Amino acid sequence: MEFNEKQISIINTAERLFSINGFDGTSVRDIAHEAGINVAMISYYFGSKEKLMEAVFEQKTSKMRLKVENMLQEEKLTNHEKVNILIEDYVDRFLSQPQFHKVMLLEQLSDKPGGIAGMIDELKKRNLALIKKLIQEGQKSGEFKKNIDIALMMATMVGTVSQMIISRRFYREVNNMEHLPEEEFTNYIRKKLCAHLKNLFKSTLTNEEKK
Amino acid sequence: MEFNEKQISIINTAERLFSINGFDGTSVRDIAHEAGINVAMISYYFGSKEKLMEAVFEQKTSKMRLKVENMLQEEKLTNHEKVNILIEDYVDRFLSQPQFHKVMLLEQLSDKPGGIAGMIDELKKRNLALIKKLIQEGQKSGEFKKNIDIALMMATMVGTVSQMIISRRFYREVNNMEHLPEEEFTNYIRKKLCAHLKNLFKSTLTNEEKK
DNA sequence: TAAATTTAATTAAACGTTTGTTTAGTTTTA
DNA sequence: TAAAACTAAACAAACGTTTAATTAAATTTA
Repeated sequence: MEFNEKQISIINTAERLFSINGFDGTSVRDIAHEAGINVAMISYYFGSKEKLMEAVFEQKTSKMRLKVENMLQEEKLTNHEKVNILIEDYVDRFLSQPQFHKVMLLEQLSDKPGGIAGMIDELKKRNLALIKKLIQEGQKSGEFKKNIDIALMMATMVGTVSQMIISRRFYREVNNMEHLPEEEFTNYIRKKLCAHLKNLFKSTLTNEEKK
Repeated sequence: MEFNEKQISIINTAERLFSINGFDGTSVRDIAHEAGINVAMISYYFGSKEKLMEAVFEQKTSKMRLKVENMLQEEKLTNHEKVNILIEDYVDRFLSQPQFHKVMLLEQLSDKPGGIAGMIDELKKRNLALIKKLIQEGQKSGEFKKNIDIALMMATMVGTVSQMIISRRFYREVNNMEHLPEEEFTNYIRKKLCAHLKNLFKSTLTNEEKK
């Protein structure tokens, strides 16, 4: 789907407001006002508020697909390195687009199966399949141990990052980092999160040294 | 705060609908209808929809406070055992009240600081303080290693469980467990989650064997 | 190229619903 | 018989969407 300049402006505004106030908590009048357009333009361009939401999802996910798939086929990297790159990619992506992440969480929470929730499930399935293949190759080569619940590990990765975005302010406060500029703090938790997740994955995927 | 039978019935209905449709997505008429009462009773008993939400939170959190605090003071247990019990408690609590967990997530996502979000932050702070003390004692006794980011570990625990509740259906599907009764499946992920989190905490908290 | 015509973009206003809350009156309980 | 519990109806405000009219852009015709 291709969107013109004005449509993209609407999509971006909608994304921001949805992430702050939720889908039901955001009115089309709010969106129109902040985007500087007439309310009717939303129906005109997207058909409905619901369809606008789908356009937001479409716009934000379509870009990030190919990148990962190419990386996984890179032959120079060990499977372990690929896992680490995946972690870095994931953390990066969602720290730079926390608003969209929130919208996705909100949509998953209100699990009326139709619409966005289904699109998210498909996205997850594709990602799960890619990672599954990666892990299995690592198991063949002896890098990773057997009996790994990949979906459970994904839940840990996704969940930890989500929780960090949700409780960002809380984390900032308990670490006495209110003085840091927003950007520096983002960088700080990016590093923290990456290191933390890499450690978790390492100890879960590889055989522990015999004690 | 004490609630009579009818009020509790309203609170429980509200909790369920809020967790499915969100705060804004649930109308007081929906709640009244499903609870079998007149719309006006909600204002009559709680004052407003917002206050009803606070009552839901109050009702659900007030019970679960003392239990943990008593356990932590038990002297027969090692700090490591206490950590494991905390994990089991947490997983148990939220698998048996997934609806309320969803309501809390929804409230945290719409981070208008007033109201529920503030109450949740306080709850988190109290929990963090308790765990911090526990970890520090484990560090003194040599059970745990130094330089542990406790808030980050909490994010992993809370996040993993959240993610599991959010994507319960997805997890069920990719593991081909659609045939299992709901209750058995809950039991299955309870065990899985506990074992998983215990492993994660063990390898994060304790010194790894020298490789 | 200039005028005419068609298509697309944009607007203010109105539509019918639904929202949370209040009122004024009735029934039940103490 | 006074207080509490409960009801149906009404309230103004906000909701998503549609309509009908107007302006801007693109295309066709002369």
